[in-house]
Amino acid sequence: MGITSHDVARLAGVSQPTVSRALRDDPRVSEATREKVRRAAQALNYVPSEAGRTLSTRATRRVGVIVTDLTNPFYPHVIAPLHDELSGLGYRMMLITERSDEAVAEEKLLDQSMDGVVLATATTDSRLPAQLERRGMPYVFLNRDTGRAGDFASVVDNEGGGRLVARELVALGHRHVAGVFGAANTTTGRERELGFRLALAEAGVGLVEDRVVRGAFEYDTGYRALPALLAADPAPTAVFCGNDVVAIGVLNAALAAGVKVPDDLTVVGFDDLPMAAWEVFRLTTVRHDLGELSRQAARLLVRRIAGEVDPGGERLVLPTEFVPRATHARAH
Amino acid sequence: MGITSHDVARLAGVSQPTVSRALRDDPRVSEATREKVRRAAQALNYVPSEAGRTLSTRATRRVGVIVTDLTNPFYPHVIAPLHDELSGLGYRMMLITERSDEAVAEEKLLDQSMDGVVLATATTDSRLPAQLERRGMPYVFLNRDTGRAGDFASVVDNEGGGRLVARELVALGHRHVAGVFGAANTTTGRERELGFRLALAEAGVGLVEDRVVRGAFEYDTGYRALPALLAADPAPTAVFCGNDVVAIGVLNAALAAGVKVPDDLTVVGFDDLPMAAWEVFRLTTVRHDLGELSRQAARLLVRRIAGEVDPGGERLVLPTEFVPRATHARAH
DNA sequence: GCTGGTTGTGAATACGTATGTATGCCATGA
DNA sequence: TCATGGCATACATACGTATTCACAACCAGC
Repeated sequence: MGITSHDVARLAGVSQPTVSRALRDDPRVSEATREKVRRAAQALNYVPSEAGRTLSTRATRRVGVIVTDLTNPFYPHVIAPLHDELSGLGYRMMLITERSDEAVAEEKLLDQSMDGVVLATATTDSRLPAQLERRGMPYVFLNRDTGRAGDFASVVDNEGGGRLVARELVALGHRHVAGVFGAANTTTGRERELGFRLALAEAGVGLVEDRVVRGAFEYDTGYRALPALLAADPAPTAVFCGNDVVAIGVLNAALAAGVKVPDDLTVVGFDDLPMAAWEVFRLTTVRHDLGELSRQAARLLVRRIAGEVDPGGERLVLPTEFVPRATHARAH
Repeated sequence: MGITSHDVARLAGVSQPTVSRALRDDPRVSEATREKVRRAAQALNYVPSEAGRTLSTRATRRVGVIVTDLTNPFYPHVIAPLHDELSGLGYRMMLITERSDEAVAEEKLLDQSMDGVVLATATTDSRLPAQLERRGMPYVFLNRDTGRAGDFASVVDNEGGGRLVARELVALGHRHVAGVFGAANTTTGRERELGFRLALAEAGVGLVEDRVVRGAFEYDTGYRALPALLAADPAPTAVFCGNDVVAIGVLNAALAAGVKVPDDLTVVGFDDLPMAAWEVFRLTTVRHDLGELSRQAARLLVRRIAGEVDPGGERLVLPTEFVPRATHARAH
């Protein structure tokens, strides 16, 4: 069934090691032999077994990517550029969705079946990074990190983004603002909230707890949060959402509840997913380069695998930009 | 760095094969020895190297999944259940996005680095299945297939779904209908169009070429198609879209163009993605069980890998159901 | 005390590639 | 003519696991 380098060697009249070297363009093999080997390999339709190669080189050229819920529209926009960048760097992608099942994930990660891991779902209380560290498995954080020093991470200036939004809302005259923030055990959730709060406070605007909701970065979080926020007294005139997916949940809930956006309520998201620009949403949001965020993470991981990296950690931070569209307006 | 079964053997005072057997619950090893080995493995934090295992067993417990554009909202809803089902069956998922680059894909697929492949992007003119066949690599089609006999495929009753839509539109009095169908080299595109046309014809309703657009199953296809369709004379009162993503493109274009849905135009999709139910769309569409479609493909592939399968091919077809929401109305 | 069957374990080996080291060959220069 | 050195290739082996086969130890039965 399987053609091996031995078969090629026999046909080409050389030894197996020569086949190995010839096909990988080792300069020590002469041009004539190389050509002979190439032809034999071609004739037999030989493809080197990556299992053999892996065992011999102790490198799999494979990288694991851990996400939670793939059907969340955010992740595909991370996974796609990540896949392509890794592919360009000669690595393949194993997709792993980490449910509560951390034990299983660990088992899968620690069997040397990949050279490194991209963690796109880190929570500040996750034990996984420590496990990886102990086993010497290279990993980087993507989008979220643990917030601790020494991390290798590709992230966004979340705090800055939160500030941008607060300043815009204040400039528009909003004094009663609300937030549907991400989970408190994620850095993305915390930092966006922090930046938002700090800049509000600088302008003398408060953010009271009954106008704050926290939850997973999901559609439903936004959809279900709206009624609670509207029940606050006085009701908020603007709401900053933890990300675009949450904001889209809020927009849909607003439509269902007959709340006019932006006349009755200003809604602002974060991420600027392509979907945010759709005509039905025209969502005002905070942009960052999600593709670059991912590619950067891929390159950082590959550098870490190769060991060409600052042992004290590297944290690559992408800037944010306010994107005004049609879901914000002056306070009424 | 890496702990091997030899290390465990040494600590437990047994031979390496005994470790291998004990940890995999081979009945030939005594309970006492098994326990001793387990303890040693635990103490050393031993995890079997999957590279060694792969080389020895010639099975990788890995499956490749080929998609085109991950950022298309359709794919995550396939990949997520596929991942989970495969995971439950003891397989891991390698994600591969196949650009025009077929050669690269082949190379990656044929190096024995996975036990089987799920093809979610088959076109009727793809050479890949033949390549896989020649190398004896098990594969199944998911959602799309080649339309040839002997395939292993998990698909939807596309023709039936197309018929459902045609009958509903006819019943609503639509006589000038349009279609934004999928690409002609996909079975999903062809079969939905076919069913739609056949049932229209049975009702004596024609579908003229200037009210037909074909293109990739993407947002932009729908978004860009609308102006062309509206230019037809007489303009259509209803449009059937190749899938929900296309329909959502049409809905957004309608909003931009000031076309009222469903008063001016009925729009119908296909797939019933969660997004279709969003308040901003309330898309009338054709439902099938996308999760089951994927899980079924996973099980079929695993059976094919195990060889427990009808050599003449197996084609699992899921039924469709019309889902009336808010984007259809009587013809004016 | 021998045979024959079980049961549990170890020795040897296969899997396919890559690599460190040795070997053979040839040209060069004295 | 022979030593030297560079070049191309072969030999041996490592990588970590699973498996085949052989072999002990043990027991039952005669």
